[in-house]
Amino acid sequence: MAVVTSVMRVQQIFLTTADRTLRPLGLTFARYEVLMLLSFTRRGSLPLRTIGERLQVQAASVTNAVDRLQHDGLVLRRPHPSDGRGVLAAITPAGRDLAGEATILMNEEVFAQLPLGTADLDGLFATLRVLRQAAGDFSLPQ
Amino acid sequence: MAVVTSVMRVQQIFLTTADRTLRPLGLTFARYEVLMLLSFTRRGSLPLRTIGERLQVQAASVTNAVDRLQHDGLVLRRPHPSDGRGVLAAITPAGRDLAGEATILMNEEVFAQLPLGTADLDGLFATLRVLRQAAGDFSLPQ
DNA sequence: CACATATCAGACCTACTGAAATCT
DNA sequence: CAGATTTCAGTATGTCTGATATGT
Repeated sequence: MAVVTSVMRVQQIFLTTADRTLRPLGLTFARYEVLMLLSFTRRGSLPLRTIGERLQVQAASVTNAVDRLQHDGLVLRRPHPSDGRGVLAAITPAGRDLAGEATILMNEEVFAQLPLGTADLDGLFATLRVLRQAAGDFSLPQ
Repeated sequence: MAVVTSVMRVQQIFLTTADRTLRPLGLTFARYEVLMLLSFTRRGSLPLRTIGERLQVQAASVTNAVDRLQHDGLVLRRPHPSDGRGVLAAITPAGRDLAGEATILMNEEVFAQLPLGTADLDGLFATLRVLRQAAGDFSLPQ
């Protein structure tokens, strides 16, 4: 139980600092994640369904996040080239610029502030990876 | 960055299973935490302000959680004995019963399902503890 | 008077559900 | 027709801010 509540508390800490860091850019952590996910893909676009799978959120939440990103000119919706049901979210140049700015800020204010050495960070990541895999989260990096 | 997103994802997994487990009892994880915090204290009561400190949430969130718990007869509000500004939340017998039921369920469906050995759990807790302390979370068990 | 505690209102974000529309 | 994808509406939760009332 202590482990579960610890994860909850640390997430609270991360989310609070991340949202505070991203607020001046008009982003939330959820939308930052969508932007980063798109910027990492070869084409800069993904079907909404895939975004939901990778970030483990509901389809309705993806619709909402993409709505806001599109409203701010950071992504565009495009028809799926081969599946008439699908919709692609494609990152725009403005989206790439903002994602870059956001990552610089996040590095400075969040990632670089972690009071852990490389070994601890690696160990933490490895242990959390086991939990993610057991829960069917297949969007694991590496 | 991978560590931060991993913590976020694992918290999502925990919160989803915890809320699903607690739903039949009419609880959310946030309210379960308040109930457990009260049940662990000697007197079964704490000032709202202390609850906010321990769980690292805003005063307004505590007011909200206690409102709902009180509506369901799980806690009572009482005047603070020595500080006229303060309000105590006190757990009721019904609250203790429900907290007990909830903990049995949580043990079965959440805590016992963690696919990690004791050593990994201890290591994870210790590492997260460093992060919590650095963020000024002084409600650490032990 | 400055400060602490609690409440309240309003805005915002995300989750979840079920229903509808479109397409395979 | 069954199933997949997306959207939408409605409900619920929790967060944050700022304002307010009360008490130290």
